[in-house]
Amino acid sequence: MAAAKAAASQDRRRAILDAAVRVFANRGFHACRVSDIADEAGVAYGLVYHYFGSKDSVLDTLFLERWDVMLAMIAEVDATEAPAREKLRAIASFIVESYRHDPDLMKVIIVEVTRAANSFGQTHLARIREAYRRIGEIVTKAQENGDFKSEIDAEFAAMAFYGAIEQVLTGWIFGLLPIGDEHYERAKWQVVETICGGLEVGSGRPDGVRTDH
Amino acid sequence: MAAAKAAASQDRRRAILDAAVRVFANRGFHACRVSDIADEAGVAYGLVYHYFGSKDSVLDTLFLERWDVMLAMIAEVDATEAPAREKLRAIASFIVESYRHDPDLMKVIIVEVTRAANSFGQTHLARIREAYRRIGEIVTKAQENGDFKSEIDAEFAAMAFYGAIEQVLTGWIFGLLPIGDEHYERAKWQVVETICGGLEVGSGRPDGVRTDH
Amino acid sequence: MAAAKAAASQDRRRAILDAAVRVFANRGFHACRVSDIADEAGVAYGLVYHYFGSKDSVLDTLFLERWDVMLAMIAEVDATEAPAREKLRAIASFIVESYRHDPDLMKVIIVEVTRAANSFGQTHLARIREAYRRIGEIVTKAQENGDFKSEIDAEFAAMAFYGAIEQVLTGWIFGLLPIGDEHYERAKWQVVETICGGLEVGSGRPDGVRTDH
Amino acid sequence: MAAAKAAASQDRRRAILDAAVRVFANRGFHACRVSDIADEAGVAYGLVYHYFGSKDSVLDTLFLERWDVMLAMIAEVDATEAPAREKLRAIASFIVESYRHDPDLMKVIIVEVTRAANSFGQTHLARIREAYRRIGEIVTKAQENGDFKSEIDAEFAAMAFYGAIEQVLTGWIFGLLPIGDEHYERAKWQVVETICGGLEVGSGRPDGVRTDH
DNA sequence: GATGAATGAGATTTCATTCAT
DNA sequence: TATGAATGAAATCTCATTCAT
Repeated sequence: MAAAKAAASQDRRRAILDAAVRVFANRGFHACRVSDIADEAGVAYGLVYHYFGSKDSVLDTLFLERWDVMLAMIAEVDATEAPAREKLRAIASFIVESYRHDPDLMKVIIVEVTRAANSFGQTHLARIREAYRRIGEIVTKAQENGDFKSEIDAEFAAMAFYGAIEQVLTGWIFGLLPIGDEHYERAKWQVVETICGGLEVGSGRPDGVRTDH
Repeated sequence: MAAAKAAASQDRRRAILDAAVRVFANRGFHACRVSDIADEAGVAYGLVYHYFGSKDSVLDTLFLERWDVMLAMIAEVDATEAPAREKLRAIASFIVESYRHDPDLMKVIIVEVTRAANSFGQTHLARIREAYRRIGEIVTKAQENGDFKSEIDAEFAAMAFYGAIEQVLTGWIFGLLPIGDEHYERAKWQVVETICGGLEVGSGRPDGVRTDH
Repeated sequence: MAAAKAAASQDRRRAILDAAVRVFANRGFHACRVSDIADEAGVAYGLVYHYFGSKDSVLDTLFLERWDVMLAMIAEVDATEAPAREKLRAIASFIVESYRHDPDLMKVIIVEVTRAANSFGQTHLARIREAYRRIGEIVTKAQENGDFKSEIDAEFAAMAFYGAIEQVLTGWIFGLLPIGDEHYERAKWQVVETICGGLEVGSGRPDGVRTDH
Repeated sequence: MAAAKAAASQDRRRAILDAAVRVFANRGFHACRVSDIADEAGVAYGLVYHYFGSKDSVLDTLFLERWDVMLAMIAEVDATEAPAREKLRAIASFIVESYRHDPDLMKVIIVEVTRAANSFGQTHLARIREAYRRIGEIVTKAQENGDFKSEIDAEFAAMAFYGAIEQVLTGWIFGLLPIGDEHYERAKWQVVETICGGLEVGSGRPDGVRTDH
């Protein structure tokens, strides 16, 4: 009885979160009203406030749910003995799969959180940075064992890697890059090929001459 | 007389735009009010509406002013006979210099426009895409003349390249990457080394075997 | 069995009332929520609606419980043959003792009911007036038997008497007058001395001349 | 021009305050909406927020405007050489005249502020206390020069005096005491006669025996 | 050109009350 | 009796925009 009740309650909560993803993705966080979320979820206005203290809190929840899964995945990948290229491929793959599985959610996270320097991005800065930091560590280890060249700062490499992926997702979101399973698969490979190719020993200008001055 | 008057008028208009950059950067477009812009500019806030039709229009103006300069720069670069690596280096250099020169403006463009899939990003989609398209063309030409390998889609490469730069700027904006002239110079070189390194013929896994399945 | 059950039920009801006194006193009737009462009482907040029809009804109950005790006391006092000064002393004493015994409850009654001209004060006007009327009667009788001078309207005297006491309680509530048993005792005497002193024959300006015109 | 504009602006502000008095008095502060004030004043909703930051601020303004006039009056009265009875008569007279002149305003102050221990009363506690303190000083001086007996604490006397008046006003507000110029005049005299009579040397029980134990 | 008072639609949020279990 | 999830009307407050001067 009580268990069934609690389950039903969680269903409602979940329904609100799922509805929020859709309306945030379709209209944007600022442009949509709490009533839009409620309507989309098929629940009364106040129930959103029953489960979440505020509109902000709904987005916070969505972000943290997903981001924490990603952090766990990165940590797990990093703990293996695989080569850096494999680790980064796993991360790129995870993010692309996340998009394939729920493009609206990833759109919301990218558009409303990770780049929102004055609002949610700031709120979740520590969590966001954690992802970059772990990717940077993968690069550092690869530099230490000689797989990656040391001329590129590891933290820079981490940003470039993550930025490249996020921009590809942005391309899909904006309709600037072709979508579909085939393209998603190809993207996983291309991002690793593009970035790791540039990071690995042996790439770059044969003479190693810097040309920026 | 009349000329002086017109010049004074333009000064006011400019003062409003400059003030808008500061308040948009500091508080975010949504979080600031038109009166904040006016206060920052030291004018009555009706004047904002005299020069610009709306709050949106102020941001539109800021974005277009800068983006068009960048498009012109890319077109100019593309028209030269320099190798792709040099062209991309020039573009990366221009964007980094833009940030060095006016970090607030670049922050506003990145945070409020290029990723705002439901508002300004959508409005200016054609202009934004134009930049990616031109970068993609540089890659295509390099693939045609054998400098870049053809396995990577040119449009994908363009997104990865631009995304890497934008993410580095995001790192500076969020305080996640060290700032300063030295770092800006180094970033220009690193982004080219990282991305072009991966795009150029000869990089990547020697056997060319895809490892994603 | 049934009796024990009924007693437990009454305990719950009582617990809600007692909790309501505390939260009404601490935060004010309007500022507190029904759930605050329930939390304070340690019950689910649907139970408040089981025992009382509404939030208003809880306050109504608290007021009436206490006010009716006071009315009974006044009636009893008035039925005696004691001199007016003694009767009024008994009333003042009762009110002060009520405060000493449960300052929160008296705070609620004074702050939320007796001066609330547009809400509870209006609802309970007849009950409130009854107290003033009875005090007025005590004065009238004293005037008839020559103890009190007739120049002061009895109904006016009743208001002044009650108002003086209520203001002293207000002083304690606001922390404007020193509290403690000693002060409570002293207040009983002082209020009678002050008001009765002015009402009794022989006080006032020797010449009896009114000086207000 | 500018002066006329400023004057018109002040008129609007005044109209809002006057309207607020009427709606606060008729429906109570909590029960009325900001739109009620705006409607009553014949202005747009937002103008209330243009002149006053919040609904609370409107009431604050009303209270302070009037209370500060009273404080100034009390200070002025206290500075004279008149006997205490005359000083207190002046104060009582001022308060009664305030009620005669604008009963709604006095109703609002008494009902919504001076007894609101958890909201406005607390906010304005220092200002409210200042009035009691000054009245207490008048009593103290009278005790020092032998006009008033010293057995009654001056601060107690101040509360009793003010409470008696406020209760009389409450009587008018609730319709419990007869209203009209004649009654107002009579009240001024009666309150002084009642309270001062009890405070003056020579009143009280001939034997001076306390009867409270 | 310049000002800022005035407008009012619309947003978030609160919370008394209901009701199925 | 007892629970607390669910409801939704209603309140405050914001702020882009207009417009008379």
